[in-house]
Amino acid sequence: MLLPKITTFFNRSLTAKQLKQLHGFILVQGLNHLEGLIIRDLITSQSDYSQSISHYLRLILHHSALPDVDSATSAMRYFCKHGGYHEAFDLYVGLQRSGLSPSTFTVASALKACARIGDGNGGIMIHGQVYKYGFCGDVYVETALVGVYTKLGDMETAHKVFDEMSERNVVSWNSMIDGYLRSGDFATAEVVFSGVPNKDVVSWNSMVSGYSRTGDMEKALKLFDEMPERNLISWNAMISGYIECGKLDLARKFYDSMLQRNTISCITMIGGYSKCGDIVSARKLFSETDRMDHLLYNAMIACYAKNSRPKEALQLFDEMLQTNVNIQPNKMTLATVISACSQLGDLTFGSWIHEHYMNQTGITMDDHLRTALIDLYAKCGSIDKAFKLFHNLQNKDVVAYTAMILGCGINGKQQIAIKLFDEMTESKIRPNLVTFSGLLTALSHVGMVEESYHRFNSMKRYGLVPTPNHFSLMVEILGRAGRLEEAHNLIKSMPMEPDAGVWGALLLACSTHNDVELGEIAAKHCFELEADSSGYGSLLANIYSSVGRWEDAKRLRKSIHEKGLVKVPGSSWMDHLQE
DNA sequence: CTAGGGTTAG
Repeated sequence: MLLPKITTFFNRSLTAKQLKQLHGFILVQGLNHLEGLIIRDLITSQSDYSQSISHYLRLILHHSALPDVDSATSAMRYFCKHGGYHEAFDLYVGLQRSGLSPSTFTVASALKACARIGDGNGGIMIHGQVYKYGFCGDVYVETALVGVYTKLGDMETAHKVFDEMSERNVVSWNSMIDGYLRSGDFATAEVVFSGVPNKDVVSWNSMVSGYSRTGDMEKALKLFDEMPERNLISWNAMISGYIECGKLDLARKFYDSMLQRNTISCITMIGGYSKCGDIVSARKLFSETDRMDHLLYNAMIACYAKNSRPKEALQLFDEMLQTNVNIQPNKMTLATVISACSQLGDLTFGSWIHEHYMNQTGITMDDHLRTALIDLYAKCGSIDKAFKLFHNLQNKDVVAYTAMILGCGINGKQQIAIKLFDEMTESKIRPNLVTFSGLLTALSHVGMVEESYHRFNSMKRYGLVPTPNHFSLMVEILGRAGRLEEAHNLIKSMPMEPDAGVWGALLLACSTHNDVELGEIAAKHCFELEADSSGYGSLLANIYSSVGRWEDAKRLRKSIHEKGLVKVPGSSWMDHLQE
């Protein structure tokens, strides 16, 4: 007779905490079949999305028998809404296993989850079940199916499903437009767009952002002006389009002329400033914002981290946790903060986040975070920890491999670095410019000149054009082996202007091999390219000393000293040398 | 219930 009493508690908008207590009680009483009601209430409760609810939902779903179909469907929709597409899909699979028949809502949610994950197999499987359950005539289900295929880029099948629909709504049309735009078929997208019976603001927005993504701002602007109705998304699409093609001032003009903005308008703008290194404007915008949230903090912290200002990044992270601010970080925050730690070589703080903070806050690990940690541990010498994390990756992508290759390189495991590189290319993951920087850095620590040449030359095969950084690594490798003339020739063969890094590498090599003639040439270029750095002068002075040219060394050191006191504009150190 | 915007790791 306990049962009716308990059920009266439900549907009364209990708080998450109260529901939690109720759940405990139910379990103690052995009334597990009521768990579904708890889930439903958790979902429909007025409380905002919070990590505790989501965490709690996961617990219920993983530890107990599945509830009824409607509750499971509600949970799936809840997960979809908050990005838990994998959970939603798992739930669907669980539903299937326990022999429960899904409703059209269930199937539509599951399809949405597949579309967002990009799970083609899952989508096709459910497509089959749509026929089995006789859901073919349902607009929502069929629209969701179109969504699966457009997101996969399979416009042929999408078109087929769309064609066979007995009834279409504006969402079905919009999905098709979006699909064509994403596959780069603007002509067909235009045709479909003009054929939509009742265009809504989404149809227009899809077109605008389709063009703005590719940087065709003329077309985007034309559509934007023609739109009968605009919303925040239309404006934000214009802002990000202008940022994409480097027109920060125009982006800002749009931003300023918005009557109301949201967080995304602001973080788009901050991201734009971040990309072009304008930390000051980014910070100004950030500080002027009145409604703070974790996205804004993430954007600003990322701006600092990306622009080599790890200290400021950590400071802002600290500010975010202060009780008067009290904004909860998420995975992205932590990934960025860990990257700042590894720039600073701060293993203590970084591993504290890994070992304690994540447990405290219930933030779970993902591959982005793992990769950031791999980089941190590897750069701080804990290569074993890095390896452990590397093996735990769900899927190893080019970024993870690059971090590991570089990590092996700086920890004296060059052979493993090469092995990892080959393993990566064999599994059809394409290396990029950063990967080669990592590999060449690894090789520069040992005298493997031929191996380095081989790898350097192989860049072409991947369609990669070496940057000055790659050349300077090669110069360093040749220089270490004492092949200075060869290094000099490589520099002369560069298709672009060598930078100070390249000449600096040669100068350093000359100083270890006491080569005056080439050293002077290298130093001359360094002075021209980076007149305010005194390090080059010291290197050349060392070369002079090593061959007994004490007078030259003395004169050079003196002028370095003077330069530290009085800055002479336009004066090259070579002028002093050639006196 | 379906569609549309931004941010994270080398």
